[in-house]
Amino acid sequence: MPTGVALQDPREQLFAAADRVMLRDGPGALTSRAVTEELGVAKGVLHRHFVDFDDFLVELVGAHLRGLSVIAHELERRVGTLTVVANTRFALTGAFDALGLAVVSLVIGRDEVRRRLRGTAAGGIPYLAEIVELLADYLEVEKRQGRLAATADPRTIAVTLTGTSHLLFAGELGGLPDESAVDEVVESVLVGALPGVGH
Amino acid sequence: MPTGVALQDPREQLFAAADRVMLRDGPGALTSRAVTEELGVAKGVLHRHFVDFDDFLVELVGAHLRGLSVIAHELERRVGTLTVVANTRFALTGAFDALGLAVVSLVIGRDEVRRRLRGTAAGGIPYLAEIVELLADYLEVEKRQGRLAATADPRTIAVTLTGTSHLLFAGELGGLPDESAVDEVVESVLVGALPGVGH
Amino acid sequence: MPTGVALQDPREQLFAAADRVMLRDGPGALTSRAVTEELGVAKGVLHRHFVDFDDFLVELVGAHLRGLSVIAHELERRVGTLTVVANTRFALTGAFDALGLAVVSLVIGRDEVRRRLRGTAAGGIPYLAEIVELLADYLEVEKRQGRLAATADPRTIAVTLTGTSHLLFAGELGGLPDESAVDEVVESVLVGALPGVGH
Amino acid sequence: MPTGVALQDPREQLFAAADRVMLRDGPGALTSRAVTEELGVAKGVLHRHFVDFDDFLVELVGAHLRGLSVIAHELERRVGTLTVVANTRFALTGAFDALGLAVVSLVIGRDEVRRRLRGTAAGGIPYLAEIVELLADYLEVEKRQGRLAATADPRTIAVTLTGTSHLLFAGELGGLPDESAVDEVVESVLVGALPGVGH
DNA sequence: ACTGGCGGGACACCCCGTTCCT
DNA sequence: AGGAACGGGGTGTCCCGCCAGT
Repeated sequence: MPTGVALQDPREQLFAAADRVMLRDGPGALTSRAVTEELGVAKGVLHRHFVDFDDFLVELVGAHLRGLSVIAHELERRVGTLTVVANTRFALTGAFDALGLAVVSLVIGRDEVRRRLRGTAAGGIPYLAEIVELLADYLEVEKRQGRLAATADPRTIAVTLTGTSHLLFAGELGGLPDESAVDEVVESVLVGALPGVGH
Repeated sequence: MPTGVALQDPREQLFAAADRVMLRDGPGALTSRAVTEELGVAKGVLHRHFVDFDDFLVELVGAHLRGLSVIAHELERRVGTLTVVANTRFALTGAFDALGLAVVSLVIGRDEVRRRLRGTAAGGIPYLAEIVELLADYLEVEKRQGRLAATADPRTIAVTLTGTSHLLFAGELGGLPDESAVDEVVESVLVGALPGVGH
Repeated sequence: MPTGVALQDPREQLFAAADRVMLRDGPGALTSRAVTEELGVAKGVLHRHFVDFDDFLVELVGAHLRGLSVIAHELERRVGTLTVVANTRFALTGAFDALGLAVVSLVIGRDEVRRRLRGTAAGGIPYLAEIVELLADYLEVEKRQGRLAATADPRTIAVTLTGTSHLLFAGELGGLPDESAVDEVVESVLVGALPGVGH
Repeated sequence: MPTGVALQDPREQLFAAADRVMLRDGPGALTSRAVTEELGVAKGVLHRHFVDFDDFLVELVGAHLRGLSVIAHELERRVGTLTVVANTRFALTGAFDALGLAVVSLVIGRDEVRRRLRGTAAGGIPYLAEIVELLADYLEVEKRQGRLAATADPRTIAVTLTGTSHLLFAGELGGLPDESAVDEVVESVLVGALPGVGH
C-alpha cells in the first residue's frame, strides 16, 4: 500500500540516513538496505534517485565535500584573525569529525567508489585531497598577509597537516584526540613556517 | 585427485597467494575462495590452518608487520650512514609499497579485522602505527648520534612522516610517487630537525 | 533479473516442488537447492518463508498430515457403507502412496526432523502414528455400528494394520503392491474382528 | 607416524565401532570419519578393507543379518518348548533391539545402501525381510508340530508381526516398549492362529 | 599397513544490489 | 511507494575418497 506522498528532498534525506548509519554502525555497515531502512522507505527509492548504489556513495561523498566548502568559507572569513594555528586546528577538527573519517574510510575501502571518484578529483584520495586544497588555499592567503613565512610552501604544509591529522584522528577509537594533541601536531608542522619564530 | 602430500609452509603460501590477489585485483577482491584458488589448493586448507577468514586476515597483517621489522633492522644497520633523509625515504618507500598500501586498506576497510587488531596494537591504525614506531626508533638513535637536532621530537616527526607519506602514496593511482616527491616531503618534515641548517 | 512479482502461495508451491523431487529422485535427494531449483525460484525464497531447511521439512510433513485428514474425512463418510475391508484398504493405499512412503522415509531417516516432531506427535513415528489414529477412529465407529466384533480392539488392529502395511508397501520397489496382497493383509488382520465369521 | 602394527580383524572392529556410533549418536551420525575416529584408526583403514563407504554399510548390514541367524538358530532350538507367544516375543525383542532399529533406519534412509541390497534380498526392506523369513520358518515348524492352527498362514503372520513390531519399537523414543505391550501385539496377531482358542 | 593432509564437491545459511508487480 | 523476489556471491562446514609418506 503505497502512501502516494512524495518525499521531500529525497536525496538529502537519504544522505542524512546514510550518515546516521555510518555513525552508528560504521562505514562497513553502509548498505543500500541499511540506508532505506534507516529512512523507513522502500528499497526502490534509492534506485529511483540514483543510478546505482555506488553512484549514491559517490554523491554522498560529494555532499560531504560540500560540507568541506563550508569550512573553507569560514576559513576565508577568519583570515588574519585569531591565530593560524587555531584556524588550522578548527579546519582539521571540522574535516576529521566522525563523519569525515567515515567518508575517508568509504573512499579508501570501496574500490568502485574510489575508481569513480578518480575522474572527479585531480589526484590523491578524494576527500583528503579536498582538505589539502582547502588548507593550501587558506595558508596561501595567510602567507600573502605575512602571517606565514615567505619561504613556507603552503601546499607541502597542507599535505603534511592533512596526512598527519588523518593518521592521528583515524587512530583514535571512537572518540577524537584531545585538543592539545592536535595543537601539538599543527604547531610542530607549522614551526619554521611561522614568521619570526626565534631568529 | 588429492595429492596426499602435505603443503610446505601452508600458512606462508596462503599469505603469498593473498598478496598476489591483492596486487592483481585489489584488497576488495580478497576473499577466502580467491586465496585458495590463487594457490590452487582446496578450500578447506585455509580453514585447517586458520580458525576463520578474519583470523587469516589478521595473521596476514601480522605477516606484513614482520615484513616491517625487516625494514626496521635494515634501518638500525644504516644508522650513521648515508643521510637521514635517504634512510627515511628508504623506510617509507619500503613500507608503503603496493602491498603495504593494500594492508592499510584492509585494516581500514574491514571492520572485523580492525576490531580484532585492537587488542594487539597499542593504538592507532595497526600497520601505520608500527611504521610510526619503526621511524621513531630510528630517528631517536640518529638523534643520539647527533644527526638530528637535540630539539627534535622523533615521535612527532615519525607521525608526521607516516601520515603524510600514506596520504601521498595512497593518492597515487596504481604506481608509486616519484622519488623526488618523497624526498620533498621528507625534507620538508625534517627541515628544522636536521642540525645546523643555516643558523 | 528479478520478476518483482510475489509468488502465489509460496509455501504450498514449495511443498509441491519438494513432493516432485522426492517422487523423482527419492527422499535422499531432497535438499533446499533441489526444492528451489525444481520450483524455478531463487534460493532465498525458501529461507524467507521458513526459518531453516529442517523447519521446511517439518512443515512438509505437516502438510502431508493434512492430506491424511482428507482420508480420515472420507472414511467418516464411508462408515456403514461398502465393507470394512474395502474402506480400510482405501485408507491404507491412500496413506501409503509413493509420497506417503517418502514422508515416512524422511521422518525415519532425518534425525533433526524426527527430533523436532517429537514435540508435536503424541508418540510413535509421526506420520505412521497419525495413520494409526485415523484407522482406530474409523474402526471404533464401525465397531459401535456393529460392523466390528464387540471384542475387537480398534487401536490394536489399527497398529497392526499400519505396521504391516508399511512393511508391505515400503518393501515394494518403485511400485505399489497389488490390490489382492493388500486385501490379504487386511483380511488376515481383521479376521476374528469381523462379526459373525462362521461361529 | 604409522604404528606398523596390523589391526586384528579390522573389519569386525570397524563394525563394532560403527555399532557404538549408531547407539550413541544415531544412525544419521554414522559417517566414515565417525567410524574410524571411534576406533581410533586412520581414515584410510576403512578404505583398505572396503571398496567404499557404502560397501562398508552394506557389509555392516550383512553382519547384523548374521546376528539375526543366531536368533533363528535359537528359535529352532526352542521349537516345541515354552510357548509360541514367548518364543515369538523373544525373536522380536532380539531383532528390534536398538541396533536392529538403527540398521533398519540405515536401510530405509540411505538410498545407495538400499539400492545395493536390492540384489541381495529377495524383496522387501532388507533387514526386515529377513526377520519375516526367520519368523515364517519358525512358525511353519510350529504349525507342523500342531502348535499353530492348520489354517494359519505362517508367512502372513510373520509379515504382520514384523511390521507391527517395527512400528511399535521404532515409535518408542530411546527405550524399548514394555514386555506386556509386545505380548499384547503378539497375542492379538496370533489369536485365531493358535489352535483351540475358543471353538 | 597405517597415518593424516588434501582434493573436490555439496550444502545451509546469509547478505547484497537490483528489479518490478501491485 | 512498498516489498517480494532474483541472481550472484561468500563463508563455514561437512563428507567421502585418495595417496605420499612413514
